[in-house]
Amino acid sequence: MVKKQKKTGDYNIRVRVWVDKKNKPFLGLGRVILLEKIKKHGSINAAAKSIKMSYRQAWQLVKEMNECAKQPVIEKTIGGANGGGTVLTAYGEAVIKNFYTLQSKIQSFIEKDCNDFII
Amino acid sequence: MVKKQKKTGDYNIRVRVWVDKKNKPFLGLGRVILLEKIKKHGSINAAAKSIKMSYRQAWQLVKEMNECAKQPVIEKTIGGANGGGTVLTAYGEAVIKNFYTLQSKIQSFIEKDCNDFII
DNA sequence: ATTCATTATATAAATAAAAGCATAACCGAG
DNA sequence: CTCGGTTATGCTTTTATTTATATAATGAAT
Repeated sequence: MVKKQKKTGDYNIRVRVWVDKKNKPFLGLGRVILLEKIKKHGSINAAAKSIKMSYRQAWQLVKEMNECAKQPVIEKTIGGANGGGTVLTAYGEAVIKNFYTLQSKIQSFIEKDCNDFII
Repeated sequence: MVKKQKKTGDYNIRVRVWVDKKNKPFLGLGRVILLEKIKKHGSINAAAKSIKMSYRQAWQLVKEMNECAKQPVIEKTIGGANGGGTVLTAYGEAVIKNFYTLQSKIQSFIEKDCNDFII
């Protein structure tokens, strides 16, 4: 959940990034990983299990994400052959990519320009 | 405890910074504020009350900080005229300053170079 | 010597957060 | 039309975190 940064002497800088929409949490590393697992497993249920998260929490997180996003990040179907499932939308895919880009940018900056934290 | 960042469309980027020593948390915004309150009030007790934190937690935090720091960030005295107290060292003062400098640097970078988070 | 407000610390209580459970609706396949 | 596995959601239980309480030690001032 938390990325390590370049060492500065004996210390190392750690940073955590979120994207909010109107003060409501939209994206964080945990949520992004959940989206990735949904893509991989095809259901909220299986995704939650794969990261030892309760289904309820996973379901609430995707609900919040969908509420914040301009377009749905996932699409769900209830019932049917395998009971239903959830797939990541192309928009959701873009969201993941952009989040990682943002995070990498910040991390790179810290590694490059914040190694003068000597105390 | 959490700093707001420049808006990028309807979204805003939020970041939280910590400094660790050998994977142990050393500094975060909460701890820095606690140090500032200790400086202001002259005791862990009064500092904790001023930010509605339990004395126990405040005491543990300064203990951890002192354990991580190369030099003590505070100096305590037990007993005496007013029962004792705690003062911030010059080193602790430098620690506060450096933390804020680090945080500002990261925030400025985000405001300047991360406003392309459009999704 | 007594007092007083502090540090120091263990233990208990209270709060908050997460997980678990139960139940209903859904719908393609057999 | 029943079955299976999923989403959806309220309610309960458990777990984790934080705070509160209690007690001891300290030492300058009275």
